[in-house]
Amino acid sequence: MREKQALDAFAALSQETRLRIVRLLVTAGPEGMSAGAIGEAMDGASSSRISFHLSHLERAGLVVSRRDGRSIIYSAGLEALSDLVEFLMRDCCQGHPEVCSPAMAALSSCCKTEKGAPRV
Amino acid sequence: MREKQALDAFAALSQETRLRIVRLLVTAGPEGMSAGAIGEAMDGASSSRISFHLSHLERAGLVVSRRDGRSIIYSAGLEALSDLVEFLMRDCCQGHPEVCSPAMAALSSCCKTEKGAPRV
DNA sequence: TCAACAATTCAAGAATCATTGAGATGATGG
DNA sequence: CCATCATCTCAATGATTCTTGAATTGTTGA
Repeated sequence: MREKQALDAFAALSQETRLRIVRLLVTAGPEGMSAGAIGEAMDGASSSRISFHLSHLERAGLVVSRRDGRSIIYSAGLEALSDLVEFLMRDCCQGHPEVCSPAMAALSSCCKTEKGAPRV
Repeated sequence: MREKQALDAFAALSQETRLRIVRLLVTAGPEGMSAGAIGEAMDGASSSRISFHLSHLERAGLVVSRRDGRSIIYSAGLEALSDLVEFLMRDCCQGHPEVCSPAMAALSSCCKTEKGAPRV
């Protein structure tokens, strides 16, 4: 991941509404949610406000969209999120064990296959 | 890691100069670098400009400082970086294999805990 | 076709952030 | 004590970002 992409992703995630949207869409899974439903979940934020934040997130690749009838459905851009994690661990922190080991240990309980080894 | 901390960390890392400072300090290791040396490395940025960004980073925990004579020495806040990686993988992405597995796979080559030094 | 709906786009204003330059603070050596 | 060095703090300015409300685009069902 290039530095510019990482900067865009960090900027996108540094805004409370946008971070909440990403977390909501990760929860929603591949089916995603319509812009209207997302706005509803964000304390009934105005449509233009939600649209502003969604386009910001989409520019950074953190969400992806598709049209379904009148609605536009957004879902989490898992690849960009994965790229960002990788950037943080490898490019930014150079794989320092102090950074990566605790994170990987914390994840071993929620991101693994049957046998306990992280699936690769 | 609470959401507020994560927002602060994302905001801190979303600025080019600050991201470059963090990467520089990760490279510098535990000895760290003086504010002056950091400014020198940032295309000779002014002292007040560097001070502004360093204090922003320190507020987010991404760098830590200590005084050494006339100089103030900054080094990377690895714990905050680790917390941020963990937040991204667990709280934000809920340990989704699509996010975590590629990142962990990419890291398996550079984040060993035993004999070899971490390879980058 | 047309009314209604879902979402986007646009312009204006408020709020926040980054840079600059001047001045203040704190440490050191003579 | 004083001159100097390293850094920080402050106020002003310019730049960017966020929110709001109105107007616009695109889609559907009657």
